[in-house]
Amino acid sequence: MPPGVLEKITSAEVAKRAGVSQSAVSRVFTPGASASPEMTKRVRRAADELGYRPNILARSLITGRSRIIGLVISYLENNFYPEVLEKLSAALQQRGYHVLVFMARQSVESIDDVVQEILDYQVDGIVTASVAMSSDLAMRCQAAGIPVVLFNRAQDDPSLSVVESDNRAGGAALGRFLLAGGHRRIGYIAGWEGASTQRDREAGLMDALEDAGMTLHARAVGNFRHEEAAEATRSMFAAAERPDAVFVANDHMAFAVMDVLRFELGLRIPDDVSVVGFDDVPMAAWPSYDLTTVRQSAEAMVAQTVDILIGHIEQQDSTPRRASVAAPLIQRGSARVPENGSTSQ
Amino acid sequence: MPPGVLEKITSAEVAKRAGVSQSAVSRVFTPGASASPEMTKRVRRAADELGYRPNILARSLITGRSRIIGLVISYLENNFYPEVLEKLSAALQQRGYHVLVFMARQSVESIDDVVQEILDYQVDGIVTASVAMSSDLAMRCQAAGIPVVLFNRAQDDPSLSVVESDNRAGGAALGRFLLAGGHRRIGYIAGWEGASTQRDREAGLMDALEDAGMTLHARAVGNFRHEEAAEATRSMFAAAERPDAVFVANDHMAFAVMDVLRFELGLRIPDDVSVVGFDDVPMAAWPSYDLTTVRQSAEAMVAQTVDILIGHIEQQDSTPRRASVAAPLIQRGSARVPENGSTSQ
DNA sequence: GGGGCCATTGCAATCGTATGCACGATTTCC
DNA sequence: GGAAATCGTGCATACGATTGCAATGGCCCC
Repeated sequence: MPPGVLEKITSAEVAKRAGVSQSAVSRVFTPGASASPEMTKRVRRAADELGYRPNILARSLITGRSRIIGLVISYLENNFYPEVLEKLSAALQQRGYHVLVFMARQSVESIDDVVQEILDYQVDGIVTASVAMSSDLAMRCQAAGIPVVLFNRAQDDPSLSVVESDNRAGGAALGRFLLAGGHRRIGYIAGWEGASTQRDREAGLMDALEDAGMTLHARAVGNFRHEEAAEATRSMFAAAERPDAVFVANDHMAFAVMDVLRFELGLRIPDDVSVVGFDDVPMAAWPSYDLTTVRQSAEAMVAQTVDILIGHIEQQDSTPRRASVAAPLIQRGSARVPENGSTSQ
Repeated sequence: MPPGVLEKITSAEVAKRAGVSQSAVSRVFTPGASASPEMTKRVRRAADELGYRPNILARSLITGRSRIIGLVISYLENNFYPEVLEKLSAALQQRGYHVLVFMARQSVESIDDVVQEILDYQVDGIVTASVAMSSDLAMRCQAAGIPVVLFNRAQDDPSLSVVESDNRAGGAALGRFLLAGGHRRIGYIAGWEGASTQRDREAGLMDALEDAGMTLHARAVGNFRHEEAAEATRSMFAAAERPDAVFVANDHMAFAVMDVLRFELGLRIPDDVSVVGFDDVPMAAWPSYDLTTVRQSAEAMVAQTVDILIGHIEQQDSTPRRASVAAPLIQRGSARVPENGSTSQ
């Protein structure tokens, strides 16, 4: 370690001090290049004395790889995404990549702008989480050789890789669980209608209802937002015939729903009304909510995402892949349980 | 927009198509450089036709500015930090910077490794949130001309800029509030002992107790973690004489404390025991917790951080600055209120 | 003992952009 | 109307690294 400053030390200065060529320094710091043990030792010593570290930008310029992954994300208020960010960042760091984060508003054109900015950084790959980009732009990324993985948002474009959980099966499992519990008036609080997660979870519920020859009792939109979900609950329960169960499109909204039911309407959960969510964020296990839900494993989804992305980058294999991780029912106390205690999962 | 691909288009190719020199293209895309309207028009058209966008890495290499800010962060499970990340990222994007995120484990040596990696990316500045780096390394950053701002962690080193909230005053306000509410056996659940926030909040509480001629009734350590806070609560309430109020070092732990008190010990809040937290994360306002706390404004802290950081970068002014934002008491329902309804803030 | 092979190293070109300098054209000012 | 100031543009170089190519030397093998 250098006693003084670490001003801009270049490989040329290290080379001079070690009495070798600048190329030699580069080779010592380039994995896979050939350098004798003697050479390596001298260079390393000189580098340590000066506090030299390779300039990644310069390296990227010539290798064409920046080892930066762009992550477009929004909606951090839902605890699921901080968890994703943390795990994704950690997993990529372990593989020698780093994450450049871009926050986005929900509109498609704003996302497109953001992706353009990302491309300016010559990222090696892009992950979009909880947002939708235009297919046009996505294809341009692919064409530019920059792999894109859509996290938790399916899109029609079949040329894009997607990682999601099995939202439809999870929704159906929750639906069957509620039906088995004897509920007959099931209300649904929807997420943002533009999201595939919203669409698929609702479709799963409808599958279950249809199989049982039943229909949805009520529906309101919460747009995946806490306050809007509360509002949706109020209007849903203002009707003459109240639901006996509420299926909420994600946990984040479910907490708002439960709070309104308990503290504004004075209802008991699950005695008066059952509530189920989706995601199994950590809070769902806290006793204040004790929420029956479906687990969306951030861990598993991130692992898939990293595998697919790195595969695209390092094997240059650009054939799109789709991964769907299992979404098991997590039974807790917010929904009345079936008599026999089990469900027909 | 280009009909075809956007493979690697360089300024030279744009120059050829526009029939001008490469320098001219560069000037058109460099704010503040001189180019005639005529020239600008031709270059812009050629650039649009080819889908050209400047390569930021190449630009950074020559200008020495990457417009990347490194953010070292951990502890995203506390909702305060996702909020900070979101606001910080947005504020910096607006100023033309982007955030490169590095997740860190809590140990100092791991932080130092992470900061080294950050430096390799030639970042223009570094923000560390909820972590502590070695003073040695911090000074090396400064020496290298890379400004560092410590977010929510004061450090002894006076040469570093710091943004925090007034933890001590906030702690004292909470302490006075509890005392005014008639509590006489106040327990304290501490955060991680290495954190200045922990230290200062506790010191504030002690100030208030001392002024009243009282002492702390009990103390346990929760390390800012949910599960450990729950455990700390159990041991604190296993003692013969139970506290009549619990001051918890942050909201995130306070939720765990409240859950244990209510669901494991069957206590009513605030009738049997009062609970206060610190941070005022969104959940604190949810009726399930309705937590009396002190607000740490992510908004205000981020604004300060950005101002200081950009100041250091763009004005080259490296004299350290310290900002402390106000931390007002937010009175809700988790703590018994003083008879007269107000407190001696 | 000589020829061939391999490992090691230096030279020089290259990545894509910014910018100092020189120069020509145009404007300004008295 | 002429000198000076201003503006716009191209040429060439620099930023800090990687890497193809060629030259060197050592070693092995027959």
